[in-house]
Amino acid sequence: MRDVAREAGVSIATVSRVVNGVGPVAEPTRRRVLEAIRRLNYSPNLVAKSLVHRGTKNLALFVPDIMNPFFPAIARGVADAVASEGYTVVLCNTDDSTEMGPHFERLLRGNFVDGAILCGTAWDAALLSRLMPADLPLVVMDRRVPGLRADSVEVDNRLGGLMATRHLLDVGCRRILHLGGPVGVSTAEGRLAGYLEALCSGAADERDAAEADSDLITRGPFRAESGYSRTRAALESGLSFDGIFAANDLLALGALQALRQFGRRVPEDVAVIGFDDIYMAALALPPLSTVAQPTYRLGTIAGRMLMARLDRSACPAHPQPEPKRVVLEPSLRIRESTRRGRVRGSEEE
Amino acid sequence: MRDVAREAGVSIATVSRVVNGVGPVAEPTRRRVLEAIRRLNYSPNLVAKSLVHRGTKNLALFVPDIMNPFFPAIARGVADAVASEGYTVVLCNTDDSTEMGPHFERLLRGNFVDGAILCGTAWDAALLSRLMPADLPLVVMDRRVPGLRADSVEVDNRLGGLMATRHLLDVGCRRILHLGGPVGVSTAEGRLAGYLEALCSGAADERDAAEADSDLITRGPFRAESGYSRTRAALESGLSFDGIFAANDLLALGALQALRQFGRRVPEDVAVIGFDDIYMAALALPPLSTVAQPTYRLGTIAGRMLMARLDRSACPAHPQPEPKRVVLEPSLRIRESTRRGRVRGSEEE
DNA sequence: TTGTAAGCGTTATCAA
DNA sequence: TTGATAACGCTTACAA
Repeated sequence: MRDVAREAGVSIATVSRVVNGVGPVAEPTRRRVLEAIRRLNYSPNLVAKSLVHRGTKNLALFVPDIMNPFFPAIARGVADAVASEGYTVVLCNTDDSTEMGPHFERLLRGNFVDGAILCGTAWDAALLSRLMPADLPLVVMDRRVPGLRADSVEVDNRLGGLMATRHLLDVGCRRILHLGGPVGVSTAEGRLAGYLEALCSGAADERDAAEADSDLITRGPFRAESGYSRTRAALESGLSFDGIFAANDLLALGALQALRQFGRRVPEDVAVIGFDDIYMAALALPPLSTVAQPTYRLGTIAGRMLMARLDRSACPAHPQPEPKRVVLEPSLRIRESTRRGRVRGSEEE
Repeated sequence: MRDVAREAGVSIATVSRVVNGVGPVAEPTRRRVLEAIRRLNYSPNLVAKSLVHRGTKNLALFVPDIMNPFFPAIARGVADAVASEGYTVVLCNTDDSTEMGPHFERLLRGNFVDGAILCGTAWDAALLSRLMPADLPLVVMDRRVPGLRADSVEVDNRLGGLMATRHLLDVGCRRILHLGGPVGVSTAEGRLAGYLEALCSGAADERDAAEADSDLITRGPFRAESGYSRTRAALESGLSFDGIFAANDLLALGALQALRQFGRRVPEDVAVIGFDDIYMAALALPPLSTVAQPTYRLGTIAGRMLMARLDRSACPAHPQPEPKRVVLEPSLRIRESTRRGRVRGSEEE
């Protein structure tokens, strides 16, 4: 910048003014400066700038598993929502670890980002407050962090679990294996709750003896291998079941694989439904029924919430309002993995 | 920091010394400072620090399509390779756009990152030099950028294409549809070259009349939908083929879907092979044969190359050595989508 | 319309 | 062993 100033025969203040387009500057000088900038191929050092402004215009999006296409899909929503305000979002994969590594802590504590979106992570409020400055604008998505004062967006997971399980009951399943997510992760718990609710309320009415058997419930990581190995174990142990509700699509995809290896036909012998509606679900064989999350909207809403917080924390007075909480509705996406017998409810795809 | 200094009754210089653990500082003062830091919940502003050190210890990894699990898998390799040197890597999804958006340009030009890895992107050297400072340490992976002086790692794509196509010929295919990647993307071009080479050399020897027909070659984005729609179009147009070599696994997955909809059996009617070996390949039905890339190694090598550049650009004298170029060998991973008739070559899974 | 100078939160050099 | 103080590259009153 000094070089540019010298080259153009002006002061660095003037250079700053033309770079930012603020303040009065005579057209001829502006030209000279612009020309000098071009010649020297100068570009402003934004980290210095952010030191002055206390703001980098960078945001971090933390996801637990970048290999699960659900999260990248959310990232797009976030990026689009914040782009108009000039924010850049960088993706940080925590690999499901509660530590999130010393590396990403650096980004937060070290002021490299102005705010963060925590997505599908299993942190609790206490841990979180150790990891990041208390005043860092935050939004939590696809996850509830009890005791944390922060905005949040998520889908109604209990409702989703209910819809999925009811659907399986509707197509005639009586013993439904549940491939659950990790214990203590709110999305997994919500989906399980919906599953149990469907079975209990179902047992009462016309449906004959749909069973809620604790042998039918397994918990584990949200990964395809886990779905595969848990289904395989169930099959090998001789457990009988005619439906599977997987707590996410990756688990369901793994289940499909195991069922096939054991010669079980889907949906004839076992109907399978997942959760999320990642693009792979439609590509599976048979195409996978699933509870679709409004992925892109989740992202945009989270992005906008963060923008709102950021605006407010920029204000002199800090009348930080109560944390907002928005809950979106999931929707059934019925495909061939459950297409058999009497189906009622929405048909799509 | 000033507050900490006051609280501990020392100068900010002393605080800095204890924070960084450099320079002599009496044990009692050290304690006092540490205590003050704890009480005030202070954490150093790393952007200020990076202003004086000219280095943020952040790296950017640009990927063209975060929804393709191949790239996230690479990210892990990179992150592991650079973690020991204290670097954090942030993921930037360019969505295949040549522009990479004004947002990521900010990261590079604005000194938010010390270096970058460009992965699978379709930029050329001229464009690149417009987008980033000329002296930014760079490594290019899974892609050749002609005219760019930068280290690079990639797999031998021509060889991979050759292996895939030869394998299809070996299992008896005679008319092989090629679902190619985008025109002008070096990986796509390499794989196509291998395909053509296999067909040409094949025609000469014992194989009867394997045909290299330009109708059998299609090009397009590296996406599942593209594989689906191109295969569907081929099927609808009545084109005859008994094998498909897809330039990546996503394309192959889409192809599988289309084949199934048209009642073509895999591998009996059409054998299918992909490229990359993303984890979804093994989960497909039937499990997808593919040309496996050493994904993790690609990542670690790229990471280490960048570390080496960074070390060197820190040196006073800048005897920047010639760019290194490493080419890894792919390997055939044969699964059921091509399992038929006489197979020769490596069998894995 | 332009320049001077004080700061942004650090580190590093030099004296004390 | 510690404390002033000058950078780092930029913005922004305030003066000129």
